[in-house]
Amino acid sequence: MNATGMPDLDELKRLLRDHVQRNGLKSSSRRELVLEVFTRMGRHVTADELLRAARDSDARIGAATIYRTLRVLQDSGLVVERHFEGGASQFELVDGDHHDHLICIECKVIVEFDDDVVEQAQERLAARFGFELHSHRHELYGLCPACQKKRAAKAKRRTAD
Amino acid sequence: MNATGMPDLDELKRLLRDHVQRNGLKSSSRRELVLEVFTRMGRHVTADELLRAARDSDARIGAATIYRTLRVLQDSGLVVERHFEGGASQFELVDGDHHDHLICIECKVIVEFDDDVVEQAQERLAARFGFELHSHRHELYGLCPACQKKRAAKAKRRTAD
DNA sequence: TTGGCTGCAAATCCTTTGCAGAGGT
DNA sequence: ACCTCTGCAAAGGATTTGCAGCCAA
Repeated sequence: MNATGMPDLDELKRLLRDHVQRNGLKSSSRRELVLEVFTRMGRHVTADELLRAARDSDARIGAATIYRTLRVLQDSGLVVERHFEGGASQFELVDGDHHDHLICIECKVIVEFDDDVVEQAQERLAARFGFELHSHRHELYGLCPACQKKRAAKAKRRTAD
Repeated sequence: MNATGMPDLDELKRLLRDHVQRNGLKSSSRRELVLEVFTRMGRHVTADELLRAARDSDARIGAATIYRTLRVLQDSGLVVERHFEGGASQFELVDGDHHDHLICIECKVIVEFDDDVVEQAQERLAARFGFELHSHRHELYGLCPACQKKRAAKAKRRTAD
């Protein structure tokens, strides 16, 4: 992750090439394009958003390529897929440390966070049930500060009537 | 929730009738059938599982009715929908206290758990970002004890060759 | 040259909707 | 009677797959 807060593109391309080579796959400019577009967009994107953005650079790229590329990127560990409530999957670049999500149910803004207490509790819980933990999802849904204010203002207006 | 560990059917039917009446809807035997089937099956079921089971009692019931009924049940607060990773939504009867999930990535068995430490951490995190918390998802994915053994046995067999 | 990659279109899977008739109040 | 509920079939959205040609190694 560089100073821009986004993972470094060249680094990502290198990791992708490594994975591709190690698994008897082949390099391709489309796959690197998807990676480029990914770094330009916000951290959470849907397959369709990637497709539209990728078409700005390569009008002939198809949805199938996006999905197939996303699978390769997931296999290589560069990307994770997330199903938030409702709608399509979101894909997210991985940058070493993972994070959980706090999502506004009104404006859909996503805040990432990380918490050691929860982390440890997860290990403890898995151990209690004899599970070998592989991954987890932890998402909190609520109203962000801005949307709370908006609601409060709206309620006030109603009262004033 | 009664001694069987399943919510009480009569109680559920009563709650459903209340909701239906309060909202100008109408009672129907199909909706109560879905509720019955729900209590007979494990806690987590897909729409398709409900459909097949319901057809044992009423061969003519259709998928649309299941989905429409599930929406009514959700509106009434009796059921919640969950999108675990991959595949179809699962629906779950609500019985007052909520719980989180530990899911085996191999055999898909689901263990429910409840943890105060995590619960408190969630409140704390939401507060830190000024969010007003409404709900959350917390799912741990891993290998259950049985599937760990199966994998170990398989690995051993390979080694023996 | 080989075998992976791609676009395109068709196919799937899950879920929702339109419509005409059945059923509850 | 009125308005909701239902089955059926068709529509929908997201994702996957089959296939024939393209491209990298």
